[in-house]
Amino acid sequence: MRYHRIPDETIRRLPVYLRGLLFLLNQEQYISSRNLADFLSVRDSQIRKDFSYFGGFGTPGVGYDIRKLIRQIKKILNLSVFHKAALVGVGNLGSAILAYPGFRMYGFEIAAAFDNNPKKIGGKINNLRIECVPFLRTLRRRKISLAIIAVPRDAAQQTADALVKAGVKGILNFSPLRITVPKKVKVITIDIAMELARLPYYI
Amino acid sequence: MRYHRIPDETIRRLPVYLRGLLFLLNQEQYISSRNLADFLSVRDSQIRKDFSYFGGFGTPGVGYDIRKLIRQIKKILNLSVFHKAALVGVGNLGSAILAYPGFRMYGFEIAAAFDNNPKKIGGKINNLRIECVPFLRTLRRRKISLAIIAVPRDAAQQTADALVKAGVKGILNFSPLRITVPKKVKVITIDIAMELARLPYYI
DNA sequence: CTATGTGAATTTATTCACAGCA
DNA sequence: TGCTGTGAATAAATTCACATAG
Repeated sequence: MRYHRIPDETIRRLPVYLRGLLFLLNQEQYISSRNLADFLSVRDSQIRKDFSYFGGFGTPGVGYDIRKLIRQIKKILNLSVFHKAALVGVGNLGSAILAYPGFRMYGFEIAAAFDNNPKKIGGKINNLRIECVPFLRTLRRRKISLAIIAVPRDAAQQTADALVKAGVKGILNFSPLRITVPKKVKVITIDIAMELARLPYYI
Repeated sequence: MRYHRIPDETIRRLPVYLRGLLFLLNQEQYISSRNLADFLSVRDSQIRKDFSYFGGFGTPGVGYDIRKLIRQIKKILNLSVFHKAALVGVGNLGSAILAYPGFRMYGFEIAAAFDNNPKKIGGKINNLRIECVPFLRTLRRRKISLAIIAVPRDAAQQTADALVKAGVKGILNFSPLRITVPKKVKVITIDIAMELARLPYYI
């Protein structure tokens, strides 16, 4: 394999492949790009091309060793070490996130939860003690470098600022607002209403 | 303007523009592609190109009339009529969605909520009576053609089947699972853990 | 003089098609 | 034979650059 810049689109697809492979695990040992493609409703050539950027995952004539492939993708995505994430905002959405079993699958652990509602602080959800927002500053010491923002819109930017100050390197933002951070910090925003807004166009 | 197939990417961006414009509304009457681009951190040429597919939104030397532009984008996205949506699954995530104020902004109304937990059925959240799942069949009669799936993973596919049967044309799916529907039905899936899974790569 | 709208140029991503390995 | 890995071909999206309108 020669050098190639890895397309962003490829990175976006790797978690999709990973999810599918985790699902197919324990069914077969090997899978061909064709079969995986059919399962995920994508093109087989796309899958081979994506993997080719990282080189030599498969065996010609046989296919890809599923377990090995999962390990490789996790390594590329930097998911082979467990990641600790902090949740800020334990409202309905935050509670849903805490209860969501899907994170473990990708190697995440929600290791801290914050809220500024005095009634909630000190309480426990899912064995996690809810801390007050000023304690965000302890994140660096606790080696928590990812965070999920699930606070009301008006508090989103100041929350982001506090997170950046606490050394957080990646943020999953659920507020319907562009948040501004230094560019060394990666933000992924999910604006639920905005996604819904695309639907009527297609129907 | 001559005929062009409209890129999917353009459609994906229109709600982003709309969100920004709604934010800027009441500040100025006009905005140039340059200023809007700076505000949204995109390229001005991108904005002009996107709008050009629909033709003649702006005034050379002046810019775009914000109110008019909002109206045009809503019309393209088919958001100028109010849309009713049904929510299936009133757990933490479902409750968060019900409480979320962002939907109104784009012209959505969550007009029905369903759950299969007998303790919840009949109860009210946000002035909305929670109905039992078999009542999904009433959606067609009630002219509800969009739905949000916020049920546990194992119930997602059967929920989707029931929705399709009830005449739903668009689905926003929060379960971490590929759901299969006839291709006249548009599905947008948001898998929260999968989005988070992209973050460690960048940090 | 400013800012749009749009062909043309460029960049990026996808798909094809096949040589070569197991 | 079956399937990978990858250059080459194609398609799609973005950006440039400028003629033109207000």
